[in-house]
Amino acid sequence: MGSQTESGLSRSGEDYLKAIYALQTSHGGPAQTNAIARALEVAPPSVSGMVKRLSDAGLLEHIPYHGVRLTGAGRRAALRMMRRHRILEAYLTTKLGYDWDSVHAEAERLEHAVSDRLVERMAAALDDPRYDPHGAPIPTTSGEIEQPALTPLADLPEGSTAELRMVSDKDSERLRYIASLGLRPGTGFEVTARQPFSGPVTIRLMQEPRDGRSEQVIGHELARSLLCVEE
Amino acid sequence: MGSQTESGLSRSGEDYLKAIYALQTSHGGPAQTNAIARALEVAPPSVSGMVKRLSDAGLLEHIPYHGVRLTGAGRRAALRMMRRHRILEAYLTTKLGYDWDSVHAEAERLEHAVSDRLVERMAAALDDPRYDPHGAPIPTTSGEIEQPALTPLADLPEGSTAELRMVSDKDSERLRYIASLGLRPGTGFEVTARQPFSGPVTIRLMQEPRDGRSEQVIGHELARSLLCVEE
DNA sequence: CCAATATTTTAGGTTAACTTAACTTTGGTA
DNA sequence: TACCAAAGTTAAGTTAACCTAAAATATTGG
Repeated sequence: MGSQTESGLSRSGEDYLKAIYALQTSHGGPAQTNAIARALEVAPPSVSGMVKRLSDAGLLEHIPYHGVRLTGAGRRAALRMMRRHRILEAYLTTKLGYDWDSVHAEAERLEHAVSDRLVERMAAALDDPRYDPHGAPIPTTSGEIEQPALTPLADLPEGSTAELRMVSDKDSERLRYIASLGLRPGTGFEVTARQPFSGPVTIRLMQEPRDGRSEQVIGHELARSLLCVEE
Repeated sequence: MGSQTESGLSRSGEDYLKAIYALQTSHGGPAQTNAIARALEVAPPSVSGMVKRLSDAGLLEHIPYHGVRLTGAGRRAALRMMRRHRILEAYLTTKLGYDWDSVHAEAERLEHAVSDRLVERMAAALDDPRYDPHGAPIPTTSGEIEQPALTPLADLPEGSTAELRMVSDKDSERLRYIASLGLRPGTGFEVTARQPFSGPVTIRLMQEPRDGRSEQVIGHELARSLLCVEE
């Protein structure tokens, strides 16, 4: 067989499982074919084909025309991929000088190639990290994952004090921009203003950044990907 | 295109180039279809197919029924793969506790997935190593490779003193066995006896190993893969 | 509640990489 | 020198993963 991946799945199959997990988690229900296609940038019929293969392998439950749901085995496989990806990101940034904006692409390719053994050695070298460089929780080897209750910056009330915990965006340029504002997981701030009608949010950083601009105006879309805890 | 590898080649294509390089280097002439098939454990017609694709890409020169020779671009691509593989092996053993007997398989998969950038960061983290854990020279980024003039232990005269420099075997069990004899790149020894008719060689290690057995008898086949410099 | 629209699947086609079976070429020797 | 075995190629078929176009099903608004 031409699997080549340790999991017995194809690289592509592993990507589908991750995408389906993410879709299922964000919207509660089953993942729709079109949504999967959009997430993976393939045509909808390609999804039908892969869904067929993954269902046959017992990783998905497929109700035709109504979407797809991970089985226990499917969810475990998806979480295993997320663990690999996030351990890799953590390792590459901590030990090999990668920035948080460039590490995603590298991990995306490596996650299909590393052995479980290597992943665990990297994890051990980092003392079993719990979060990746973007603040995303790393699933354990047994498939548990923390579900932190986070609020998007866009939803925080004016006057509140909060800490940025996680950035749910993979785009390099946006990540570089966020970092340039002095924001990264762990940064504390106060919401000093909120414009209505999906307008921008203004925050003041608790610790003045090097360049001195402690007040920042952040567009609505970006503010939706900055996940925080109120304090 | 479905290349997925940084080089623009398929994983499989990269493997063919490495194999062809190795065959061309060991026997002087062009690499034969059957030999490539044997090295990669595929059927001969698969080789014909890939040779067609790689020739079309300008990496090989193919004279039908007479074998295959790497072009300049092909040789460069092959050396690039060897650099990746060997840097990976060096990194995994030095930084992540891999043994020389288990590192080959891991590197074999990763070499197709890592970016050039990551390879160079690993190289830098190791201070640009010149040899991999088996003593094989690591090609430079510009595609130069040292050609050390080494003699197989099997060919050393009785009474000579030599140093093991490189082990040209990838098999885990054999590597573990070699290590258990107290042999690794850098080990000095004296050839105390040689049996005729492809018989075993007896050596005495310069530095007595922990378990005290400084005399070792080594079969002919194994002795052919232990590459040494006489002193 | 039915028609328009959106979603999904089926049908049919492509490419890469593999396979086995059958044919062709090469080169050494009787 | 003609022949035969080994080496190599072509032919035809498989599987995975993609595609476009067309058909089927679901949803929703008038």
